[in-house]
Amino acid sequence: MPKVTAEYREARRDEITAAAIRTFANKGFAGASMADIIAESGLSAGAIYGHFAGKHEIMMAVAREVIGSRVDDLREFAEGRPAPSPSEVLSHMLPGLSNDLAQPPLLLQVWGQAMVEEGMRRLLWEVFADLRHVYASYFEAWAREHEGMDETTARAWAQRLLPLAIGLGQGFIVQSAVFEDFDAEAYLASLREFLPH
Amino acid sequence: MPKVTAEYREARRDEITAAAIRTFANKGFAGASMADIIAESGLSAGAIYGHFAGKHEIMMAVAREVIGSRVDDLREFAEGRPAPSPSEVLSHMLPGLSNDLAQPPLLLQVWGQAMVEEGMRRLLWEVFADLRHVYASYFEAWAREHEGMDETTARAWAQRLLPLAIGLGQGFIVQSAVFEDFDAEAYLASLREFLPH
DNA sequence: GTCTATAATAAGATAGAC
DNA sequence: GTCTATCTTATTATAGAC
Repeated sequence: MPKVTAEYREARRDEITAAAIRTFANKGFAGASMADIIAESGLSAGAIYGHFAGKHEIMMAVAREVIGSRVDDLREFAEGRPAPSPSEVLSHMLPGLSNDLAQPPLLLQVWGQAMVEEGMRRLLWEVFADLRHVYASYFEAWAREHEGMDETTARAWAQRLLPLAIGLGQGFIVQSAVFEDFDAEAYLASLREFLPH
Repeated sequence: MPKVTAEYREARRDEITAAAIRTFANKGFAGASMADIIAESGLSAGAIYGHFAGKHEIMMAVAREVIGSRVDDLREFAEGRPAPSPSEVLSHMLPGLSNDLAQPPLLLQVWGQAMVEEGMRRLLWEVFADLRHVYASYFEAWAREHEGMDETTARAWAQRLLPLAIGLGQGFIVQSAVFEDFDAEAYLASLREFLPH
């Protein structure tokens, strides 16, 4: 029997995760110490370790929040509406990155960490697999509705466009994280000019 | 007066840097300890610290090697030849990433580190600024020679294409680092289909 | 310049009281 | 569940001999 409600535990976990996100954003996954996270959360070591087994588990929870949040949003996009064009899909997906939990600087850190940690790499695979499915189904629907392709042709066309569309999103993330003067609007305008629309 | 030749010192530095690259590729910037780098180099702590002030200086040397190597190569590309198309430029640039020092997994780590460390971010800015110049001059030349644009139009067109081209390269890097089954050939084929060529 | 041995510190995690 | 105090280990960097 749990001593406190499940809601309470979950709220505490979210609270700690949120503090960890702020800490990692400032100091990086490696540069942030447990003491930093503890201080940022306003709690104590004991409280933190009561909810997470250790730093690694906190990092995974943070990564899950950070990379997953936009995909869920995109899935709901254009429900019922006519199929959006590839450039419309990206124009919906990408600007949300700045507002959301999925801040580009944190995404870059997750990617870097995934190069070294198996568990984080697996997490990335899952999320990117979801993203590819969502993109592909939008592209396929648009190719059929607006370009009059038959199902087989549309599917193949979407599969050819898919890596580029994913890549353009990844490029947007890198550039908005790295370049101080990155012009998101100009990037999206170029997308509309050079991608099928 | 130096006790040994400058060539000797430089060779030792390169040797240490190469060992550090292998170590960081396996364990990550943060996960690799000085002891790891020392072991990988076959030298001793004293020898390493005789050539680098500390781990941070080694990281910067590694980052310089890793992110700079492809830009120099690209600059020499197509000297004298007729202007390559945007998709030809990328088709030359990107496959070299796998062979070169600029391994995608290390690039992702450098990007992540740059989110946290000012010096590495500055280094990235310099290299990306170079890359943008090289890309832009190729695109502009091609637009004039093959599309018959006048200078002003070609320059503006190249500037609009530039962020996407950079982004497609960054996407290639992310995907080849993250996806075990990434198909580089298919990515390049899609580039040729969807980009000006 | 390079080696071995070690000093100094920082960090993750736990123990026991409340 | 949460707090304070602390244990233990790992890590960077240096000292001094050769």
